[in-house]
Amino acid sequence: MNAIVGSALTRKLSAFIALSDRELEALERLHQRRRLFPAGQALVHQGQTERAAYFLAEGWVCSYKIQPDGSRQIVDFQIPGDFLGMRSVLLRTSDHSFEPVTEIVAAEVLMRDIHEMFAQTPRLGAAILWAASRDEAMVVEHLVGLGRRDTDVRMAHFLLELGARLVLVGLGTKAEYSCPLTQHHIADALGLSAVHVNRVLRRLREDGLVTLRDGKVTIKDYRGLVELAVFDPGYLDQTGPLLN
Amino acid sequence: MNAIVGSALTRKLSAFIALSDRELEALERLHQRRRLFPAGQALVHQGQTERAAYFLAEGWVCSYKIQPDGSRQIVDFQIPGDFLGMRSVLLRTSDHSFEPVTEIVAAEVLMRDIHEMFAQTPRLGAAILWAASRDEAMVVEHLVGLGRRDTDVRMAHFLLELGARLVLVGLGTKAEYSCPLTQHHIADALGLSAVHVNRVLRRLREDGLVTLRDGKVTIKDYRGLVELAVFDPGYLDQTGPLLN
DNA sequence: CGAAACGTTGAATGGTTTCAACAAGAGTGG
DNA sequence: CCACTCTTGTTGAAACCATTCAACGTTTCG
Repeated sequence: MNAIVGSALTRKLSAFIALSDRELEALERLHQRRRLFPAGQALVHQGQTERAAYFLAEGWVCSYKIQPDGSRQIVDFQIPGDFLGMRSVLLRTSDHSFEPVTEIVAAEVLMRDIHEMFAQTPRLGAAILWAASRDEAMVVEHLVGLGRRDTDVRMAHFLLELGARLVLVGLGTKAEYSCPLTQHHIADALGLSAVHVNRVLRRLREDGLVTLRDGKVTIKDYRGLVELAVFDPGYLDQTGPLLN
Repeated sequence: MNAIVGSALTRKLSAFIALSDRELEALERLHQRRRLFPAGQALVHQGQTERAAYFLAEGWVCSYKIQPDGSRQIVDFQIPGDFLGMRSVLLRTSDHSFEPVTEIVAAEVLMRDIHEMFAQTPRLGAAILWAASRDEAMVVEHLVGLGRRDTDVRMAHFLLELGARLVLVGLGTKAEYSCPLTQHHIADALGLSAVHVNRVLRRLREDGLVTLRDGKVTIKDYRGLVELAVFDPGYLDQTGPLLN
């Protein structure tokens, strides 16, 4: 059971270093204190001072900021194997909120656990640092998309990146993956209106590139979609120098 | 001379912890190996594998990504006291490029220097971690602006944030600061065309809020601008919990 | 002096939002 | 079980905002 819950993170890190038994054990230890959270109820509220960080074991989460006018900007989605609120451990207050998109299973992580891990299994610590660094690179990529990619390219890039991340943790293939996001979620992530997301998806569908229906993304023409998005997955599967 | 060059970073960190003589010395040591770079010539090229990080001592820099279609998205500006390319030390390749906006003075930082600092002056290491964390929060704020703020608000927010950062290192006041950015730089940062930046600036000027002329930003109505931007500087001057 | 970079303004074009209406499915309570 | 509501997805039309294209003024610099 533990092995199943930890598997997303294990699989992700295994793509970069071969994990020893000792490191696998340490990973499992990180997945103690698991909790179940219902969909839709915010995990950490913007401005909250309590320090909590989690590893996401199952389900999808989005991290977002609410604007004074009520509109929402989703900064990133978290899928199994990802961290939640790493920064709120460092800074006193969390600067954004987390909301489970689906029901989730998350394991609380304390400052102490992190210290322990770095002391006892430094290679594992380095691998996790690498993953955190990759997350930051994704935020930058997202920013670039919002500023300088037109909507079709933006959407194509988004769906491809999500797919690549899911493949990395064994939750999808190049051809399809299940995706619990509503068009409204996607709109809030891509900086569009929900109506326009619908139209963009229709265009991509009519061009035979990709469909999103009934919670499932089906990539009909991978090459074509990559070409449209000018998608370079380099920033997702780079080997970290710390691991040499 | 050393004291002058190091002063921006010193001033920034002093806002959060009282620096001991020993820590001040360590800071100066970090500013050895200073180099002068001319304006306009890229420091680190996208995709470059060489690892180099710098502390910016004088001048302005922008970090950006070039799109395949040639358009540019500026991710952030660096001002004296900021880091350059922290992530390219962690990841093997740099995922974006740096270009000096003005002539700059930057001090090369090696992995070894970082390790030494954490070992010998851990409080200083923590303070620098805090600053890095703040930079990340700014990137997120920037992302939110691109996705969900209309152009006037975006511009107002941008000018206020820049001002607040400059005040922190002693390079400006609430009323004015000098700013070497062209309207083209601002356009590439805010995801707009240079023409539209010009129009937005005209509107803000005509509303008596702020002017940008001859490399100088003059805030005529601070309260009004803050109100328009709904600017909350909280994410800029938070005390880090690591420092207690 | 000519070229190049920066700033400024107008007019036309086009992409996105907003408003509105409707369809389909899930969940709820009478 | 069936209205009822709520969420999600879908489409059309009008309004709006930002871009593009174009032209011109200014300053700087070789």
